Amino acid sequence: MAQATAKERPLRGGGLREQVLATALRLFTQKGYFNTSIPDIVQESGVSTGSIYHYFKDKEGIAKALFESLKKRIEDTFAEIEATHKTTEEQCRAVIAHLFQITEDEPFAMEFMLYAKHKEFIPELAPVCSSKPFRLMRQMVANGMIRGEVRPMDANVAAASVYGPAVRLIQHRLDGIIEQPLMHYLDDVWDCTWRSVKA
Amino acid sequence: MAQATAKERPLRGGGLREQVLATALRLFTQKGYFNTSIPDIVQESGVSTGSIYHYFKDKEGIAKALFESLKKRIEDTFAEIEATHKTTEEQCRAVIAHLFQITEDEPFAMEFMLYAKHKEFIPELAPVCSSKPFRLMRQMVANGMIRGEVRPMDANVAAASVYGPAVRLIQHRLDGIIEQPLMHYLDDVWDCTWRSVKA
DNA sequence: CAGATTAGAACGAATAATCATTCTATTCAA
DNA sequence: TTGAATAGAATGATTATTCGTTCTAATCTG
Repeated sequence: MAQATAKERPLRGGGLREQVLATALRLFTQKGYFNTSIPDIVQESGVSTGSIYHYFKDKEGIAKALFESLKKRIEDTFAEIEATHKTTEEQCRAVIAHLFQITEDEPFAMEFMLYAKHKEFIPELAPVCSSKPFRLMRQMVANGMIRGEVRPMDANVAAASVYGPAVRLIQHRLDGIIEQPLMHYLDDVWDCTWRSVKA
Repeated sequence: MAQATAKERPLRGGGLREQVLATALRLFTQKGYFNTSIPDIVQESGVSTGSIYHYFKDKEGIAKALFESLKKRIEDTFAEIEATHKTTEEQCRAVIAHLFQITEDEPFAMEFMLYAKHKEFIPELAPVCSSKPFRLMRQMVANGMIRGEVRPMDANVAAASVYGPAVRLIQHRLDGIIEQPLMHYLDDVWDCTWRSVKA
């Protein structure tokens, strides 16, 4: 019963927390973390200073919450991709397709995850590249080598060859250098990529 | 006459300016631009506040000077590479070799050029990727396609395929994920890369 | 050549503005 | 009524920048 009401409770803290996160994500990527002041977030989100500090320990706490939530989403999707695709080729291609998708649907999220210099405002954080989703990506390639789908070579070179081109396209797309939606390039870039590493 | 003496004059402004630039480059990349205060630079460089503002308009001016000087060096080298290598394959490979070299010799410089979010502290700057050196890199690949060295394909995909893997390795090296000096991987990564785009 | 003159290099204490955070007061829901 | 949620004004620390001064060395002058 208590559970039921607790669940039902519209959580008067309504959307305020989410509101702040959404606004912060946008401002952090548009202007940068350090160029975004709490007053900025207050103004653009319509949430008061007091409320912000009610939901988050401090400014860094907002960034941490964003990072962790985005990381978790990607982690989960990658795990599912690994489970639902048999071959390394399919897995890696699906990962890239998914990254392309996020880039188009939520460019702020992608930019924040891939290109924000997190260390600068979340000191205790390890570099993104050594976070779980990225480790998973590299692991997929390594497994491909074990199975014989991928030519034998240094693991670093293999991972860079598989994901490097796609990541580069994502960056160019976020920078506005590329006009077309990324999906438009998926087949071509994957063709190139796979030629470079296939056994 | 007056000119002669003017030219001879040893420019009394000793090495202070260079001193500041070197210190700033290190601090900007180690701690980030916004986590580096002028007092920090004063302390670590041994140059006084007044002198810093004598040589640079403001904090942003230091960053601009760094950026322009590093950009120019890379530009010049790339132009020379283009002039001294005939085939696209040789040109692109030489560019990557040079980027690897800089990464090993001056990691701060490379990190500042490739990964600093310049827009955040030099607002009027276009994204690095659209700066001259990067345009030159893409041009080389495009020319390769015209000459028939590179398979016909979208120019964005071709450029990403050629430079993406190398850039990825550089990032991993700067992040400390890769132990070996980059030169160690040059042959392998170029082998992969060229397979992916050669005609 | 000795002494005066000057330009600009170097300095660092003082300033002024910004901004994260805290505090106090008010509202709302149960 | 009580405790959580919301609000926004007040605070205090940080920090980029300015300013007045001192120092140095090159140039001029007589």
